[in-house]
Amino acid sequence: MSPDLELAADRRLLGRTSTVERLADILRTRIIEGFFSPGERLAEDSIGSALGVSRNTLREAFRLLTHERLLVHELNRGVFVCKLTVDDLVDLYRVRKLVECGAVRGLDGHPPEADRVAAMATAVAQGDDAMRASDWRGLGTANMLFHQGIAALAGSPRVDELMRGVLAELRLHFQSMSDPRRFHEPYLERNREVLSVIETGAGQAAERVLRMYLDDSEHQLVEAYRAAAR
Amino acid sequence: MSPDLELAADRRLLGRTSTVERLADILRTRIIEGFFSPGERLAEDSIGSALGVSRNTLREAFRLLTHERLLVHELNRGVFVCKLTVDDLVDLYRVRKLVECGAVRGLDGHPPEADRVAAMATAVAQGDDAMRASDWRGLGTANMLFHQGIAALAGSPRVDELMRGVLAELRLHFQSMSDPRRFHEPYLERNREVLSVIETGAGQAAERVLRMYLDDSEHQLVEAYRAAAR
DNA sequence: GCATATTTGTCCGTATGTATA
DNA sequence: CTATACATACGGACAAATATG
Repeated sequence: MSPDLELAADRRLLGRTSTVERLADILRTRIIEGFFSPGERLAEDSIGSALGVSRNTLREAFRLLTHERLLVHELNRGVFVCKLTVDDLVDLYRVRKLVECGAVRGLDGHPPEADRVAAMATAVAQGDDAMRASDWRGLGTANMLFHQGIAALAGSPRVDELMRGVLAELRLHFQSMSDPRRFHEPYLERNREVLSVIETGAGQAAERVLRMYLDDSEHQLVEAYRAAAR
Repeated sequence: MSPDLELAADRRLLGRTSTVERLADILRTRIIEGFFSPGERLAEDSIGSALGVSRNTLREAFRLLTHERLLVHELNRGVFVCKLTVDDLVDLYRVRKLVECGAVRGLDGHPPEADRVAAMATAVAQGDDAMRASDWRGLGTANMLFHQGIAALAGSPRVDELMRGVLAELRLHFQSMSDPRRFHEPYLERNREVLSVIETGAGQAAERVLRMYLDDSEHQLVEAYRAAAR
């Protein structure tokens, strides 16, 4: 199936709420799932006609995704799928440590709400299911969901949104990983460990465990990146 | 001077890089400085013709500002200047505490870089100048700059951007404050205090001072909001 | 509740400027 | 250097939704 035909298949999805939003949703999924490769240019004309939307509409969607850092916009050259550097990777983990560690640290004094912990438990279970089904993409999704749950402990809509963006960027990067299983699998057990500490409500302890977790994950990812670069 | 004429005065500024970006800059300033009031609707037609840009261009700028949370977009109704609720206010301070406290806390082990501390000192001095000149808007700007500097201690471009957005939202809220002097003035001395602790590189101590600072600031702002609401 | 006017959402055609083969 | 392709920006058009009387 040619790229254009596959894009055209998404066309039927266009017809409900706001065209720009739906368009952005479609493109976001396509980018995160690696249908478009990092660095690839998204031409207004071809994509617009393939999806059956005008350039004006498409450009508005591009602006949205650019602001989400999934696309980069170069003046008079167009938009390109974001190409993460090692610096980006390190920075994303800086943000994750700040946000996730800060969120669990805030548990001291404010014990976690039951439904938030339940959401994290669900994410762990979903990871187990994906593991059994050898669904590596699903395993990655469950992992993201788990960490989205950690950020949600802060109880802040703005932090939630920030975290969504950070994880989306990271996913963009995962997509270039050669062996998703080796990367995601070990974190299933560690998620369980983090969750159990969080359930006790001990913020400082949870922060220590989580920070080590994130350091390891970052290190592994940077190594994989370097290995893939050569 | 009528609003339209004053808007038209900005027209001469249009002529350098990308129209959409410059347009967004102009509108952002106008919003933050209170030229447009919270809740006010920004009509495509009137603003577009006043600034001499087409509707398509203006709509792209609107998208940008909507994503920055300065405008809210209601389908088929248009865009409105964001109206902050108390919940928003509290949430913004949640984010500030997470980011700013996390940033200074990270100083333990990683002493602050000299140029970052220098930037904060500059902001303090700028606040002194504004104070002497009775320039309350300038005082607010200096204060924002100081806290932008605190966030910058994290050394993360993404955190910097996040902080820019948070402070822009907050400014949008300040604009409805009746007595800016009473609000900003006491923080001049406290900024100095925070800076001196940061200079010692003691992260934990700096975090304690800063957290108290932010709690006070939040409390004062929430009170002012409630007082203005009746 | 209805009819009208206004405004947004979307698309198209086109002119101009910019980058690249 | 020229030619081509493309992004930028404009203005007009029309349907659909909303606001107004």
